[in-house]
Amino acid sequence: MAKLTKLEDIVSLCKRRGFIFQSSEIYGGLASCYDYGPLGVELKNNVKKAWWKSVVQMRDDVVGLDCSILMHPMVWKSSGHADKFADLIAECKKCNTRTRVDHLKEEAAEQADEHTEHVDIDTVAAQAQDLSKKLCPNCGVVGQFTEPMPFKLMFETQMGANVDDSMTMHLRPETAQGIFANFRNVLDTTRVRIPFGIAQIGKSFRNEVTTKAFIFRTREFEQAELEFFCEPGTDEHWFEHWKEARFNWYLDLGLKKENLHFREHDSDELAHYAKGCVDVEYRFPFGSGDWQELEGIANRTDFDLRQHQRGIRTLNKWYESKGYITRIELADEAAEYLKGPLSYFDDQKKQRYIPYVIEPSAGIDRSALAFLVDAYDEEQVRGETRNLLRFHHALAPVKAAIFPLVKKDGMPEIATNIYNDLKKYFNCFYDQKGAVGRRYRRQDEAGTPFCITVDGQSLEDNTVTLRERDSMEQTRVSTGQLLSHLREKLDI
RNA sequence: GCGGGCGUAGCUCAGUGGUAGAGCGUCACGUUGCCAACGUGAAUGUCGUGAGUUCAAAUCUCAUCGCCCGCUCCA
Repeated sequence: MAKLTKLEDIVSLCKRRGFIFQSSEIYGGLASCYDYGPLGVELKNNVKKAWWKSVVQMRDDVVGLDCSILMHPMVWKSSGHADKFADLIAECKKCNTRTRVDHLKEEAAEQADEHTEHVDIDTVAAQAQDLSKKLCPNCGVVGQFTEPMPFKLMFETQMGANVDDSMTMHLRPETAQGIFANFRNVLDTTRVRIPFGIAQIGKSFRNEVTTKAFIFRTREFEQAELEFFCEPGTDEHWFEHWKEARFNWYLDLGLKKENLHFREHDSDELAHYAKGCVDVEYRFPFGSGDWQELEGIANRTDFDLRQHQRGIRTLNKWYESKGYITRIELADEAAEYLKGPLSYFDDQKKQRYIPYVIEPSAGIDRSALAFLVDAYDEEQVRGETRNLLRFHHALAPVKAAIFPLVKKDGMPEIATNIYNDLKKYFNCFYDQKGAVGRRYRRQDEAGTPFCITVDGQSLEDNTVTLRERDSMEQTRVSTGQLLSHLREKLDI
């Protein structure tokens, strides 16, 4: 069984094997930022590939998209992020514990809600916060709080080199809004009919108040999101459909069932726009063995598309405000909003409506880490510990390693030829140095499912040894059949 | 941000004021020839960074950066 019981073990493994490094390490590191090394980038790319294949390519009802990270500032006004994607936090002077102001309860009140909406930063921050009767949830002292401090959760940047007329922009805190902003484009150009989805993988940025959990909660992270548009009334059905589909995706890629479960959100925990939400959680082996979220699947209703219809009607006000998006009010919803530009006309029912949206939103970095941790294994072989990563074939960074048994008698030449042939089809690795047993074990640690060894017999009958990672079993395969044999086994 | 722990070779760590170390890993050569073998040899350190104290700092002091646990948050 795996012996990764602490986060440090995982960090160490990731570095030692070249999966994940701290960003800017030679400068002492940059908090909350991480780089993927040679094996890590292959793993991460494979995770993304597997997601894209499952969510887009294998389905007839989902199309892909790749939006810019920077978007029109009004996108974030409409989505609610500009006003509400911020937390107001007060610190207890007694015990220095920080608590979200909206989580504070008065004396003798019951325990604070675990999850409430983000605050409207401009309005609430402006109001005098009376915390004199509030209870510190940590030490129980009443009314000993600092002034509430606002935390802006969106990264700001400037667009335009000329400082005088540059515009404040935001790095997207989620990829979803780019999909909503392109809903009309996709509808008009791809002949999709509801129900259908638009999928996207890309970087998002959130100025989290605290990070600190390796690549688990970083300020820059990669999401794989699907917005699945459906007719109101069918949303429950599709919610269940995607719950199942997404859960099975993790299982199919090898995550152990006992480490994966759903966590339903309570109704008071839901975001203001969501009708339902469930998390897919993975039980990481570190800490208290806590379940941590890999993906959230939400029923976002018609909230986002309706909001953007309001946003479109607010554009003039935005121009007049010279771009200060928090100073303007979003225009009221049109009475005829069901027929607005982001509505959908159902040809069969001869009916116009704003679609409901089911959103499975997965964290790529988190998933990659879960796959890595779940694949890690140690076993005893002849008194020695064998470390290996039992990656699903689709996720393995390297699919096959090719060795000459020894560095002579023409074996390197034959092995090189095989390597040059196979690498056209999948990621391969060639190694001729040192004892072959050591080379096998090295590949075990990288999670390479197959090793191919050219030996003395190869010179006589054109067969090679095919050694399998998980069982260490060896079979002889003729070089002519090697490619088709591997492609079948690897399902490539 | 606050509290606690920590930062020395790629990794794990020893080294508490006096010449920078070990194991593993890496590389080379020899031997071996299908599972981390053996022998010999080699490379690799701004001791996280900066300042201070001192004849002398990895070691003491201060600041700073980063990591882990907690508060918090969430994909």
